[in-house]
Amino acid sequence: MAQRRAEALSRARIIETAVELLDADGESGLTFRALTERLATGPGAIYWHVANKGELLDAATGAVVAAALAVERAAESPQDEVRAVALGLFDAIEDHPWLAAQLSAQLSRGPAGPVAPKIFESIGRHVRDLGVPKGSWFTATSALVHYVLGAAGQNAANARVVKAGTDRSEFLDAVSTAWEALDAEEYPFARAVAEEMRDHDDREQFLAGVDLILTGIGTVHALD
Amino acid sequence: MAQRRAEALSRARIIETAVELLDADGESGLTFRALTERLATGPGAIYWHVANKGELLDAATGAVVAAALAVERAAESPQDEVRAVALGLFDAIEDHPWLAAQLSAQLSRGPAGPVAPKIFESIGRHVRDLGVPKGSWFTATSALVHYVLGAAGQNAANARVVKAGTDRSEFLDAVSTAWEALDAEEYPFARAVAEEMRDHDDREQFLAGVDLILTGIGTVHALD
DNA sequence: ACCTGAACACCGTTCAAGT
DNA sequence: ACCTGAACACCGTTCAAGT
Repeated sequence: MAQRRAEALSRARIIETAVELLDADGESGLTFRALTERLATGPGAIYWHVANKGELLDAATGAVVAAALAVERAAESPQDEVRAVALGLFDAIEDHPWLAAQLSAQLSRGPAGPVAPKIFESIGRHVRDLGVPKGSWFTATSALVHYVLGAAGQNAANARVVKAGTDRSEFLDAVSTAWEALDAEEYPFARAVAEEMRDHDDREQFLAGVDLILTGIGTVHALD
Repeated sequence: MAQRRAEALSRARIIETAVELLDADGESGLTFRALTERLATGPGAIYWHVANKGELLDAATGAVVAAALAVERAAESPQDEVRAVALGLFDAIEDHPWLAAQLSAQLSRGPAGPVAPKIFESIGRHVRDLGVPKGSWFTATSALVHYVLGAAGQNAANARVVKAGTDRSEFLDAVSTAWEALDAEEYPFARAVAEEMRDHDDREQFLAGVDLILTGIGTVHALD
């Protein structure tokens, strides 16, 4: 399967290939062996452009996030802008299911990397436009960012399962049935929401959560 | 460093040792080599009790989460109960920084495992007591769960850095300075919140986010 | 039923050597 | 400056053999 080298090796081309491997086979699909084969080169050549695997993963994550955030969307209000950015990340995680774990790993390694400020910026500037007082910008934006990444990540599981061949409704049905089978004493709530899970719309549900937080922000700060 | 075997090998003892290794050296600290050395046994013995490394990680995660959720706390209202559960998970992630990535990995693999219903149950039953209409239980609970896990995970980064010897305020100072050094055109918001980040209290900030979502839930459903 | 431990396939990374 | 590719240390997992 080794291909002739089409272009000269470069950091950008390595990252691009890494994203392809991740999309195709998930995190375990990105190995230096697979990379050298696709790029028709040796490991040493890759190490010339990239410090190590961690840096490569960070770069792949950064590239995909940057592309997702760069998309312009029509929006009529700060609330709409937040929804648009949120959906952009939601879609990116749906297209690249490995992104969810990678993002939370990178964020939980600290806000030092380049991805954290990028995401905070693209959501936070609209929180600011909402009229939230400055002292609450960080809290309000964090709540939105954490929800968006968490919820989108959960959704990525569905995307992965569907990709693997199982039908979506079949999958939700299986999970729903599993929750209904839980102990009645210990899990009354999980059993009660199992039904709700069976035929919910992912996107709708996701946006409902965003709106819930936007409402909270609006109420606490009594906007307009 | 190999120790004499103190008790008979058992699944519980393997999981317990796995947690110790994870606490000491993070996810990369959990290897079958380290495990066999501590338990004074061979890999085959461990595979008799545990199917593979993934199952072991899931079990370690489940054990720590179960312990965290089992702690009883004084609470005077459903809101207070939610805050108590949230803080319990916050503390658990602070004590076991590897838990954050593990939890989001497990949740994003789908709500099939045992951890997802456990967390949903412990938060959701109080959402129900809040008076939220049944059709919104899942959305409201999801928003809380995703925020709690995401925010606590971000906080775990601090804990890890402090553990490594760096002073907390020194660390926040460094990140804050890094954000202030970002491009003024591209990152006006990140630069503006950098200051806020410098001397925020993690716990306070975390609970403010929980309250924001609780307010959103209360407003949307016009409770009491 | 439970454990031993050598062996296997695979991984990230290094480095002396080439151009 | 950029690339080659053999070699190294380490990993998860298997399995024939023991008790």
